[in-house]
Amino acid sequence: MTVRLLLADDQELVRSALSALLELEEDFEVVASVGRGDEVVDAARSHQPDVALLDIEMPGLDGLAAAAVLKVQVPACRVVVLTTFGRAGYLRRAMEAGVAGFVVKDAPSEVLASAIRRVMRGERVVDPALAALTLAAGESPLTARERDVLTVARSGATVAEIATKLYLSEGTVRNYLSAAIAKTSARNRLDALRRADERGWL
Amino acid sequence: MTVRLLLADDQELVRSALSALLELEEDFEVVASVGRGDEVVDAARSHQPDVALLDIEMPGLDGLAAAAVLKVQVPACRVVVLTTFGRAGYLRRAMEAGVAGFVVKDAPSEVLASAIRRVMRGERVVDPALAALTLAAGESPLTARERDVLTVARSGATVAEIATKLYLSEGTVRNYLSAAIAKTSARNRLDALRRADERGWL
DNA sequence: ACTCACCCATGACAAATGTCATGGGTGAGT
DNA sequence: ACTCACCCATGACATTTGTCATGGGTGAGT
Repeated sequence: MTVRLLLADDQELVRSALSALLELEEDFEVVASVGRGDEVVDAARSHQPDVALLDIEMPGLDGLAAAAVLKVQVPACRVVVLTTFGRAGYLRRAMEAGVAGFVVKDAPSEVLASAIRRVMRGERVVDPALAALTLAAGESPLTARERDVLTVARSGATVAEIATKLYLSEGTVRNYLSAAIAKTSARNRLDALRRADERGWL
Repeated sequence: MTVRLLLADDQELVRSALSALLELEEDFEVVASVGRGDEVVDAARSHQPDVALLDIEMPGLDGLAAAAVLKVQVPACRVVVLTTFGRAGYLRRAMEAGVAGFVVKDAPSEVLASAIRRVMRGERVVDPALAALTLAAGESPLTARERDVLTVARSGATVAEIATKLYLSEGTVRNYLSAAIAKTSARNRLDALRRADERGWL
């Protein structure tokens, strides 16, 4: 009995390469392949894959958001998230989205294949190194607003601009930024951004 | 007559996937595959590939630096750089490093295959969209020192820290930062960093 | 010789940023 | 009811950052 797969990755070349790799296994069959997050659900509905392999960084809809929608719309399809190593925060979000497997692109191909098979058997699969990293980063100490302010600041905006965009007073924005800097034990707005980003707190 | 290929990409999964993809073509043969830039030259020397397919982001040695070394040490081996779209500055550096082809990972697989074949015939191959982007970004207006200061600033350092690290006075650092901000027409240190990075000026 | 771009530096000033104390409002949990 | 965490805001303050004028030194090119 062959596993029907759906591939989603924004990089065309990576997508077709993965497809070629997975087709080498006799029990895998790639039945659909999309390049945007918002095409995932449609494709899953029409091709009824057993497992969807989703990259996180995608245009249209985030891979994790796509996973959440898929969970509801096509519950029979299990999700394996496939992404670049390092982004610690993703794992937590992925688990909340009901993802069954989490494989990093650094892993050798056998890991991916076995992850898919294990997910098919109903197991949950997570790269242990990544799990450790996530545990180490811990949960975000930032409040929703602090996160908002930081993410707007990321584009290089001044306090005044952030205030306008979020309908806040400048003082409030400064307070949130100050809190975020303190919580990340950073020296700077920039430093805070870097540190928060590293730990997946954004 | 088959083309002997060397693959270099830090992501194991991408590497083996690409390998699977390229092996589908009868005239291609992957003779070596490495995950670090500093392993490229050794591998090229022992396996004598016709074409080396290099990712840019790699530990040990940058893909472009590896290309430059390869050019000298194993001149018979032509280089095709394969990287993520968007980083405009890379193309210029790649051309200076004597790279024969430049393919983005967004491209469909036929583009990669044809690029490899054309490079084998002695042609130079560059994605036209990428070339346009690079032209649009233009050459960096930043002086060496301004670049230095910016790159140190990227880690979230304060002016004082940058000054210490580069053995400059604080005032000088501020001057360079100010110049960089002006030249990128940014509002901020952060903004300047973002803009310069986007255009490959770092 | 002269120009020009870049290197480095100072000092002074304006503007933005970061910190702190303080206080009022809301909703969730005990 | 009470606490607690979070929301939002103000005002005052110290510090940092960004800007500008100015000037000296170097090396490459004309």
